[in-house]
Amino acid sequence: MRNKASFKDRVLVVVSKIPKGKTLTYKQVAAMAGSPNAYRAVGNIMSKNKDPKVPCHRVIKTSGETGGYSGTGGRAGKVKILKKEGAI
DNA sequence: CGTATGACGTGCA
DNA sequence: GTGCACGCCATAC
Repeated sequence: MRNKASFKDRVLVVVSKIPKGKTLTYKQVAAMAGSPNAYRAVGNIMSKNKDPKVPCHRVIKTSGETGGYSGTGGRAGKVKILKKEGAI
């Protein structure tokens, strides 16, 4: 189905498909979205992400760091969640 | 349409 | 091991 889903929507879908206890890197998500070099846009979209159904906290940097997070506790809260999920 | 912004990545000193 | 600078793409205004 050729939805008009833009890169933004596509990324949101990919991230929402991440299973619990699993983490993907911005580059991985961008690659799954169709643009392996758009990891920049991925982070940008996440920050603007208005879909609470998208576990953006499961998206981390390629370095293995948590990166950023616009949620409760910021990066600290993100790590806390990942630990709870078992991703760490 | 053009500009500015951003939760990144990589290389080099 | 740390810090700085550049480059990349897409979105929003």
